[in-house]
Amino acid sequence: MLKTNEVMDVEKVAMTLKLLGDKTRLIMVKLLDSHDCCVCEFVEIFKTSQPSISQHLRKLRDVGLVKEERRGQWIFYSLNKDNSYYCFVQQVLGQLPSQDHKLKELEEQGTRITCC
Amino acid sequence: MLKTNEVMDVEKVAMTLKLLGDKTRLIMVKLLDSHDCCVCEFVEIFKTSQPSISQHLRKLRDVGLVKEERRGQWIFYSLNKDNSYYCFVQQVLGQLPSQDHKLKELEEQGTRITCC
DNA sequence: TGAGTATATAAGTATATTATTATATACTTA
DNA sequence: TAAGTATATAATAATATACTTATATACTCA
Repeated sequence: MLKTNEVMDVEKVAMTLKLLGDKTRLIMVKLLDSHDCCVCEFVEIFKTSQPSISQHLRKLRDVGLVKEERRGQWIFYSLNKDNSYYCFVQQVLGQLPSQDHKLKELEEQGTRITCC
Repeated sequence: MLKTNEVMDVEKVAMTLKLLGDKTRLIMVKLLDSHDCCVCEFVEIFKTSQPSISQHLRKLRDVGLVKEERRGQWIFYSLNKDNSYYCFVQQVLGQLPSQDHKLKELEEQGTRITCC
């Protein structure tokens, strides 16, 4: 894993920023920075279709920013700490306000998944 | 100007990241972080058309990330330090390797503009 | 003032991105 | 094993983006 200040490939940084440059994905990644989440939680949070969420997650997964893990019926996503640009992403996310209130809302609604 | 850790609008952060998520613009902004540059220098550096460069600069200008200043025949661009997201952008750029070698090449070629 | 240089903008085209709809896969549980 | 739930993928349509070509504007200097 690259440490901050080690040499980074500008092209890959641009690609990472482009991925984060979408409101839905940015909030997703920010949420994942503090909690693993499953697909249906994102569907609920973003009030959008399940395929749309899956496609965003796929993009993040394709570049190795997130990883998936099945837990029973659900597939949970988490940040991939082994990714070369994990530290870089952390620095960016660190400047963003927490989005955890969105998860709180799910808990209040009773739609937060806490299996396993 | 927002300090890092003050509340930022996620939507605007996403928009900023999207703008930086283009290799040409990312390098432009990184270069501007250390030196003002004029349009024709960018044209030379990126080996692309002048309108293409102008259009990238316009996008950056439209959100207030950069500002322009005429100096004689040339228009010089610089980072807009008054922008609310200047600090945020600084943090991102700080993690990128310097791109100043591109300006060095111009100097060696004799195509660096140093008017005024 | 006219020619040359620097830059911006408009229009058109090619490509990329995002969301939707339809469908397939995989797991759970009665 | 059948029905229900969760997720992924494929195909398509709508929209956004980036580059090119053509043209307009503004400055400089002979």
